Amino acid sequence: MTLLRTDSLLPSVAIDCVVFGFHDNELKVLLLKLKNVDLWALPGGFVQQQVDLEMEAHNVLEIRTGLNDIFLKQFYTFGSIERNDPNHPHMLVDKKIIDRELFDWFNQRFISVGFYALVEYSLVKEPIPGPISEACEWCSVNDLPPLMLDHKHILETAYETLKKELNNQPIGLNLLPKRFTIPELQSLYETILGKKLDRRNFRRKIMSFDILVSTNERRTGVAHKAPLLYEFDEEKYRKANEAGLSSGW
Amino acid sequence: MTLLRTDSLLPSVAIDCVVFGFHDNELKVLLLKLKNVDLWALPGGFVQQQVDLEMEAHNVLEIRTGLNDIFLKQFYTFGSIERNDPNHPHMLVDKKIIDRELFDWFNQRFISVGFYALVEYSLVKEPIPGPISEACEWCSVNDLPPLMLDHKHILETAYETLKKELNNQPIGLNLLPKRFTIPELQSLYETILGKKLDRRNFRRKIMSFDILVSTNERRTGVAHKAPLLYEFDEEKYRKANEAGLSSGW
DNA sequence: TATTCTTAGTGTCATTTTAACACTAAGATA
DNA sequence: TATCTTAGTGTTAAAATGACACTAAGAATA
Repeated sequence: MTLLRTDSLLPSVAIDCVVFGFHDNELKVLLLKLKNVDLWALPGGFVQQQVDLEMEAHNVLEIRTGLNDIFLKQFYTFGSIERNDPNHPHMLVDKKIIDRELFDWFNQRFISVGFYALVEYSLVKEPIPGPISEACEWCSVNDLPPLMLDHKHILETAYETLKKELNNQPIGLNLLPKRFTIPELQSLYETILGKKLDRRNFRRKIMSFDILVSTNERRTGVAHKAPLLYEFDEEKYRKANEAGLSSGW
Repeated sequence: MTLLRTDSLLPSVAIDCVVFGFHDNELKVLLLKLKNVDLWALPGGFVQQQVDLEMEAHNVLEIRTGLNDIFLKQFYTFGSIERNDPNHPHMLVDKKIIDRELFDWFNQRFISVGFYALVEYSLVKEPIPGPISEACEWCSVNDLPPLMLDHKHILETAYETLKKELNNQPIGLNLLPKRFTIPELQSLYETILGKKLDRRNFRRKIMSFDILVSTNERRTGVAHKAPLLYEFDEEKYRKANEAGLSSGW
């Protein structure tokens, strides 16, 4: 059972992380399955009195994914009254998800600062369940299990933010492996935007930003012409994002 | 002196509001001058246990400007450790800005949820100073007085957000009076973006969005050709903002 | 009353960007 | 060797953009 030193925590403040990954042409999110109930949750946590908000979000991710140096961005703070279901902490105790001693801590009103993270799917070997959860899995954003409290709302807000920031954040860089093909990059864009793009126009546009560097190797083992592998020129990508890439995809 | 019922407040959580107005071709912000020191602050406050975060931000604004139904948007939550200067609460007591009894409340670590607001300058008759401040004034964002704690950083972050959201938020609608001329709207855009725009191209572009309705009246009393007054078609403006107006100004 | 000053308002044209679309290339498999 | 599938390239018409010059109409002033 968790050892939560609640006296060193900042009251009223929680963190929730929406961790995105890209796999099999699907956008996935990392979710925790609570013990003893059919209910899932976003990875999250609380804030130590002495620790930066951003730093705590990084800590959550490191614990769940084993990765540090993850791309992470705050997107919204959820502070409505209704998000605090008075039955929720009782349920947590009844189902033995948390210790009874923690009831008072969980019975507070919390506002939650939402972060979204972008991780390279393949680098997360095995997501790590925590003390309150029995599983930690990648779920498709289009096929979500039942989520606790307002976590569905938080997740959807994160997804909307992701769509909006596609031209201003290094989303390709952080979701794809170091080397990737242009069709793979296009597929990522199509998945996030939820629509098909013209292959030829996509290639022309993405190339015009001058952010890709061709390796001279190809993705082999595919049953058709082997596509070239590219990498991002990280410095140019960063600059292009500041200015904003395309306006309309 | 303030009657702050601190026992009904949510600990650790504060609100700061960056209230923008447009006047004399300048972008202005509403600032409070603290008593007895040459230090200014953003209007802000705390969160009642029973009240939504957003609602509290609206309350702050109503108290300072006398206006309700103000456009308000959350933009970032400031949660770094360094923002809590341990000397600050002492200063507040020493300078008799707050009662000594409030020391403990102000001596907490706070995270602060930042909101920006857009108000029509002329509707704010006389900004209303609060219990801790002796004045409440519009200041040009380009000529700011010394600000307490990290309020300068908060203000700059709000301003950056405003620039970014110019094509996705009803910024003209909320900063200008109901009726305005196209050159006035252009001036607002130029001020926010910090650069000059071509008159003819601006007019063509803004008209192409089909969000302006011509009244058949003109702004008279100007020492040149009297420009036509327009209003926003609020419904069309809202829809156009969802899709995003221009990409590049 | 005529002239001047200043900004409003309209139009054009060359260039760039976008969208729609058709063909050839190359690797794997049958 | 033929076939299947996706990679990769080029063209063209339409739309959007940027640069620019002229006329219109109020107020001030000579």
